[in-house]
Amino acid sequence: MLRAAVALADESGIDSLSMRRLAEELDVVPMALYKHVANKEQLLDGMVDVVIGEIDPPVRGAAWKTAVRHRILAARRALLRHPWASRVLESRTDATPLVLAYMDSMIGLFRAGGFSVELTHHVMHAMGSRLLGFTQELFDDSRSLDPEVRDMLIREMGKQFPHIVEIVKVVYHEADSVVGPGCDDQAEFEFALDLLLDGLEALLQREIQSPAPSPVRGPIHG
Amino acid sequence: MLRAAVALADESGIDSLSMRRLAEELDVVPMALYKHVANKEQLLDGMVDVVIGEIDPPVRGAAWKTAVRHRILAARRALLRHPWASRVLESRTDATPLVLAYMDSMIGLFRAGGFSVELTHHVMHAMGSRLLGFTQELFDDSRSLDPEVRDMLIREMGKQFPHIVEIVKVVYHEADSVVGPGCDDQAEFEFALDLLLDGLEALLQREIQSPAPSPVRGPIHG
DNA sequence: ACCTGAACACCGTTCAAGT
DNA sequence: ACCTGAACACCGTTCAAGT
Repeated sequence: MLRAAVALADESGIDSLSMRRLAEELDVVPMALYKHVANKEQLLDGMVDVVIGEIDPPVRGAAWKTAVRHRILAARRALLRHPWASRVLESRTDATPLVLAYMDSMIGLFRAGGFSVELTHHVMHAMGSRLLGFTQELFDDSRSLDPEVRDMLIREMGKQFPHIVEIVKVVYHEADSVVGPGCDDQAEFEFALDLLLDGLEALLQREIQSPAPSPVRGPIHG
Repeated sequence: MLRAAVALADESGIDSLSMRRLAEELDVVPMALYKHVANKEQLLDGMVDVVIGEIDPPVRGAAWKTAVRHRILAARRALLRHPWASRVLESRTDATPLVLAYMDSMIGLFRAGGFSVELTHHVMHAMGSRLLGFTQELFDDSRSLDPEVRDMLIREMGKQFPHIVEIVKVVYHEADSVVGPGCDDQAEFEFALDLLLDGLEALLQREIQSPAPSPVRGPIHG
């Protein structure tokens, strides 16, 4: 039944996943689903667990930075297989045991790398959903625009939003001649991930050199 | 009407905001709302614009880092006044002109600071929703737990999730004796923000010293 | 005791009937 | 032409009636 729900969401989108529609898919009366699941929230929790269960285990014997990086990219691969997963994950109010176990293992990687408990706590907040391989993008510029539409947009918006247009121009011009789509999401994700990991590495060095400073202040303004 | 919608969401939560309920609040028949708005999505767009409109303008004459930091914290203040705003923002598929204007002005701050168009593009992706003052937290540890419940959790989960428990122990122990709640969200946000801004500063230095390198690679793995 | 159809309390939105 | 009540096509979930 969880598999059917995941398959339905994969194929028809998460908006199509209603209890009634899922029941129909399983050739079952709607109320029959409530034998397996208390309510829809619990169904979504179960679906999240399916995705989390697909994340490759951490590589062993690697330095913390490599281990963290690989695990996060593994999580991202799992999430990308199920386009609805990040949205559903965001909507969860309580973590399932499986999600907690994933978090626990990620924390373990940092602790093993020498991060203090306090610093690791801040790190978990700073990484946020990136620990699971996704980020909140505010505007989706990854879809490749029809060149005609794009040129029209550039002409229309040039006066109002010159800086946006400047970026669109350059990024899409590159895209035309090099890769297909307008913007490489994976590269952008890794760019931000490495930026953060490098920052964390610097923090770790500082912590090792002068242990237990003010635990709540940031890297510079502390 | 937008003000009524914002007020209703502020007071009763975004889940209580239905077209029918809003109409009731305005002593109007439900269908009357469709004179002002084509559908509910457009209503939500309008509500987002109300919040964006509350963001203080950028400080003038400051260095890029200070200017960006202040503007983001201003956005955060606006968002915190409307607890539903971040969730609604996430759900928008197309940015409104006001959101585009905000983004354009943020891009402008980086460009004025000396960032190239390409680097600024990556920066916008790396910052993501943080540009508007919010982040996806995966588990909410900010609410202060009842000490009894907390101790029970620690005892129950200790075997399964030792690393999580270790953090909870330390963070909540500090919280008992120093501040009220278990975890200072604002401090965590600023920690991550400063971590990123410091990272961007380093990238900017590298770019200035050796201009126009591979535009898509990250700080270390390029 | 278990299963399930109908019903309840909602949605957003269409549409035709009324003015 | 404008307004609006009823209706449509859905929800998740309750509950009582059937076996």
